[in-house]
Amino acid sequence: MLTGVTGSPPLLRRIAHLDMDAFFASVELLRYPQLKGLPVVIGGGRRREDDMFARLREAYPEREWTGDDLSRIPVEFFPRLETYVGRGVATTATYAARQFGVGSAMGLMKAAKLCPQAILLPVDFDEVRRISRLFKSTIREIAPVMEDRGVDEVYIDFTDVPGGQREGGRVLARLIQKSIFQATGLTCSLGVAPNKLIAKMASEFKKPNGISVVHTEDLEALIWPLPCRKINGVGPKADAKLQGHGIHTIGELAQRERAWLVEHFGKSYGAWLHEVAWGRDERPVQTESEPVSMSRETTFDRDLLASRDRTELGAIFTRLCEQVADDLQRKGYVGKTIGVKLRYDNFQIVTRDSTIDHFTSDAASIRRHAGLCLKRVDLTRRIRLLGVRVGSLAKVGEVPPAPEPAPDLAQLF
DNA sequence: TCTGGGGTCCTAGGACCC
DNA sequence: TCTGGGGTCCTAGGACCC
Repeated sequence: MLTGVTGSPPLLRRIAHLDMDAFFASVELLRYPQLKGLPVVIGGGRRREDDMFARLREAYPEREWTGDDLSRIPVEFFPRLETYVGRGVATTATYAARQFGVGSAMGLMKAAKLCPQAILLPVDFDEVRRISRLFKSTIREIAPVMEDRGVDEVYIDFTDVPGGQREGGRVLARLIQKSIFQATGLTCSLGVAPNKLIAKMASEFKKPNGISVVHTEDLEALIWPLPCRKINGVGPKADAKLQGHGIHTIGELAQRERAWLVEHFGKSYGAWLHEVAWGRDERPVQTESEPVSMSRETTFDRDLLASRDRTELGAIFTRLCEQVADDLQRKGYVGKTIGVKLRYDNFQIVTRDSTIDHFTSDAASIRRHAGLCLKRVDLTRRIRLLGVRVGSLAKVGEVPPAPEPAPDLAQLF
């Protein structure tokens, strides 16, 4: 590092992970402040977006229900979970709803059993995206090296930002937190650490509206006591396997020999487990990335049978193809691997795909090739979900040249 | 009355080429 | 008469994340 010239101390790598607090619920509460403190469940893709307004128009026919009135809708006119029928899951739930045992990713049917009086709101994706863009642009104005990790999360590289080293990054974290609150009215939590791995864990330490700063020397005290499941990349399967070996905490993981981990978890994953247990992670904060695939899928209201529900299935299939094609075209991509995904009633997933000799974003072409894929799966079973995917993407205008045509064997003989 | 939708990355076997 | 490996692409499934 070029520190000799000025004599200043070397810059420490300072990476922040920022997580918006209860993002989906908070976005709803911005629009409906009268719901504060009430049990609210957000989610359920199947609820028609205008259900609520249909009810309101019925109740107050003399009034026009437009955007301005949203914050004054009487609480009794919000739809309740008990009236809901469908196969959705909860995206999130407010604290008042959590007290009844309702949590994110829970089926709404189960949630309705636990807390039937809870208010159900569909996710307002347009509003979520708007606030998401707003908080990210606020961050970029302060610290430009930002990695998008979805709608409510980012990594930020503080290392070279003026003031990014003060108090280990706490000063800059506070500034970002305050700026986001001013711009959106929402709170967030940050973790600042030497790398993404630890920053991600640290952002969970003080929620909501918290800041945690972790240094390399804090590994043993702050990271090792945590359960392995807290590692971003250790999911339910790996965790169960680790537990089976008597490894529950990251500290216990760190005590295992690398060779032992490699033997039991594979060359790549085992070595990675060893690295992360010792807090090592050199991944850079990535400011851009290209999509690899685009897909659309839908779970039916009831399981469908190809023999019995041919027309319905065909219409849904066509619509999925059109949606993927539209997504590709809107974003300026073409792809050459086209595939389908099915989930049977027993939750088994099967996929089939095929790579064609040219790039496309045409709905009819996607439908044709996806249709051929569909012929390669068992269509006598009950189907719960159908999806269409296009992969091997290229940007329109940057399509790689077609490969040399294969020699025609028939002409050689 | 179980279990959404949109992604990424990895593995592993087979085809095919050199 | 028989045997290599390395490399890439393709496909299917699975773990994991938000």
